Amino acid sequence: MIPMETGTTSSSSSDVNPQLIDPDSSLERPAYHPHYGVVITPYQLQLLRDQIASYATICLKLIDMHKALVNGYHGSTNGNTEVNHGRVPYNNMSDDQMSELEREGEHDQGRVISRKKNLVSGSGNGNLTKAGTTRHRWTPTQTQLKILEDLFGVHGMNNTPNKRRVSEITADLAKHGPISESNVSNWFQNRKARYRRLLRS
Amino acid sequence: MIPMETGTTSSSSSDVNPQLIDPDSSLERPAYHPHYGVVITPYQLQLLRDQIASYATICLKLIDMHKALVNGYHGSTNGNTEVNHGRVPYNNMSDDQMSELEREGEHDQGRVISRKKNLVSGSGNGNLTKAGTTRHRWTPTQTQLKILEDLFGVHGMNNTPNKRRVSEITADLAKHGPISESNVSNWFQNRKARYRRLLRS
DNA sequence: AGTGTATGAATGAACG
DNA sequence: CGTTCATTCATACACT
Repeated sequence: MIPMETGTTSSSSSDVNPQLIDPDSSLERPAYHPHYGVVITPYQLQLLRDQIASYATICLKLIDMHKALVNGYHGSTNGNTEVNHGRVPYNNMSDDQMSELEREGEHDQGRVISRKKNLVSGSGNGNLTKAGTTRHRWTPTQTQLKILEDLFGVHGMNNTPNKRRVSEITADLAKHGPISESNVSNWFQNRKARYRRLLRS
Repeated sequence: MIPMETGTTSSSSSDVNPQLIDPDSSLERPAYHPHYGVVITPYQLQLLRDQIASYATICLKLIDMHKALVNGYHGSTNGNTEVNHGRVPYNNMSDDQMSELEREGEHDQGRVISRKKNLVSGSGNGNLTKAGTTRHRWTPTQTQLKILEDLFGVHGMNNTPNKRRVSEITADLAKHGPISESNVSNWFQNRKARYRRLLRS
């Protein structure tokens, strides 16, 4: 699944791996190199980063959901009469979510007839111009997006890349599709702004 | 999984401290050891794990909040005639979380809310929106729509409600059905955009 | 029940 | 940086 685009990075990450959701176990016993400290494989590092990115995503979703809920039912007049629910405790929510997160859609949208419908399933193509249509707007490929999200996760929003860093990132991303520095800085800008907006009430 | 002792500090749930997710830029460029792969210091590894743990904690807190909210609210039993079809403005969130969090009666009368699909496409591609997400999109009730249209007519399109105004409007509309502030701002945004488009063409 | 349409939402980019 | 715009994506519904 995970239509990795020409694995520049860890190749093995291309399959949905239950391990992904539990990096701890795979890192339980990191090797120690006398000179360098902890040694982990790129794959393991990737797992850690993936998990962080996943959590970031979950958090955003949860926050959004929360706001919706709060706003949706705040002023609601008549009270009481709640609607049952004795629901399962969330003890293992994370497991489920993580595995879900890792699953990556192999959903192939059916019905495609009426529109151009560029879909994601096909490896991270999704970019400029689909058969002549002029696209004015940059769209990150899947790989690019993933990398960006990872960077955002690592940098966090308190560490917006500076100009030099943006150049580096752009150079990296350029390997995976057309992109410019302004695209990158815009992306970080937007990501940050929208992330903050969520946090803010 | 969530390798954290759960429960612990409940604290004021509503503040998700951005600091918690603070990143570690020192992991930007891990060193590569010819023999062992990525080499990071124990400190760096700890940072990664800390970040994951922080996220896990945040997620748990958020979920607790939800449980509290969901269990406390009363469905849209608003006696008000509203058609109130839709339910829940949980516009984006993973379906699993959804189904878990609110398995309350599906009493939709007018329409069917399609349930299920995928969810947050996570680390697989880091994409927040495309791929497998299922959105249950908000649909204004007739009353809400009327109110909105009236407001648009009054405000005109050169008078987009500001944030405070949006809050007020949302509060009003919430009396007539589930709604969130983002629904309102989106509505005005779209209304305006589409009106403009008409003028252009 | 397949398809077209209206419209809620996501997002890259631009603005102040 | 926070907001706003323009465009696109995705889907609830209607229509046949």
